Amino acid sequence: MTGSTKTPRERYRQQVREEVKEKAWQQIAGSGASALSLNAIAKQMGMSGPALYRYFANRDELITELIRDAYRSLADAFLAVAAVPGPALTELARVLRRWALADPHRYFLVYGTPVPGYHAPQDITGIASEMMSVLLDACAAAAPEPAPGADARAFEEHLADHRDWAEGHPDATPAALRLAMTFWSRLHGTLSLELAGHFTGMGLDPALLFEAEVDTLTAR
Amino acid sequence: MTGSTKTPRERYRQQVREEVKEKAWQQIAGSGASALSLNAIAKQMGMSGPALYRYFANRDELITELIRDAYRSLADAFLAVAAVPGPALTELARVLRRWALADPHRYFLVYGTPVPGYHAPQDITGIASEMMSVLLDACAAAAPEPAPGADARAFEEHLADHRDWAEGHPDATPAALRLAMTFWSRLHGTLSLELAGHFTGMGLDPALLFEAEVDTLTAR
DNA sequence: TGTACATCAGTGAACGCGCGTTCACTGATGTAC
DNA sequence: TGTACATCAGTGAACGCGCGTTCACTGATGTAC
Repeated sequence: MTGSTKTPRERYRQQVREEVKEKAWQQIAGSGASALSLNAIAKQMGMSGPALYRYFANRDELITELIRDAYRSLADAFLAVAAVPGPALTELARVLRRWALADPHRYFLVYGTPVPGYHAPQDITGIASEMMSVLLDACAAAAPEPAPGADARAFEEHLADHRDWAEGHPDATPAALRLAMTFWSRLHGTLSLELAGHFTGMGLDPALLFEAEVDTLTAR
Repeated sequence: MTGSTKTPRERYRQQVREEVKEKAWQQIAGSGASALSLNAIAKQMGMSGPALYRYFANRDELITELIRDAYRSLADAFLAVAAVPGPALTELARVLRRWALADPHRYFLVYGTPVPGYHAPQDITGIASEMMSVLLDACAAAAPEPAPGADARAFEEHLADHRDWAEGHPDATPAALRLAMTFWSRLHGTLSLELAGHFTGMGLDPALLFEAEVDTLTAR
């Protein structure tokens, strides 16, 4: 916090940028990310459309910023869990679910239908690997046994040879690598079905499915 | 096939409708479902925009039709599996993955980010429960054991009391109900992450993760 | 087989709309002497 | 403390665009006698 003395103008700029993003999220909540309109945001803020170009180069830059913030908020929540000692895997699962339910549109911006032609800038994939790193630590600490099934074992062997994504974790066992991927994949399975509304009308509680899945991941 | 003698005009109408949908899919593949434009489709077919209103009441009706066709194609693939005797669960998994990979945009139209404000007409949810019914039969045939973990067991008990979605299957055991939900949720977890590109750049083969998950579901 | 009429596919003009983005500008805020 | 200048937020007009949708119409195809 030393070199970050902000002039009033810089402070103001940042304030307006935040307000723009806030209105952008509201708009996404109402009509989806693809309908996001700079002009509509400006009008909602009582400004003229072109004024926003003082704060964002164009529409794409705004969307990228929203995606970056979304990743960042989840990564920060994960890092906060990692900062506390003790068994972390269950806690990571809860944090993930809480984050997803807190703002489904934010969830879908990150894990939903990809925007055709959009490629996330590299710093965003960096944030994603921060999360993976936290998850891998928790999986390694859980010291999982090798999987029983033949195909599951084959996957572990595959992971032992393909660990690019686990760069900072050369000591993670194949079983730990598999646990991380399974954790990620299973929990996103229940969450994406739940948030997309595929359980509504079925008369069951998605929270219990989620807990059950966490159970199978952390058991033993 | 008795009363369905088609006049040439009816045949032609249906042909054009099919071509419109075909171009619609191409357009979705290129720029996403929300960018789907009747005018652009018409132009691509060498027709004027208003001409399409002979075939679809409006844009929404076209999209609904696409979604219905998507559901129908998956349900038909499931029913084809059910028509063959023998253990079906692994085969259903393979069919699901093949269907998803065959056209990722079709997958996302059904299981991706929901369109805000859009509600599927009732006949579509009917198709969805056709699939669930096939899945439940396969799960019942697998005769799964009750789950080991406490939360997993709690979920089974919950399902025993909340079986609205399993209406036609009053004899399905709680373990079978749980297997169906787990199957559905886990496989969609790997598929949605894979198709959204979250595994690209990680250097692992999503097919092996999928097989491993199928393994854990059908084992024992 | 031929004529009269009804049906229906497709056109082109038009409406109103909102979009992203540029540009030249006004007026307020901050900076330098 | 006061003046001269530079910076920068925001405006309003304008550009070109494509959208969904309606409407009155032409011309081809099918139907009835």
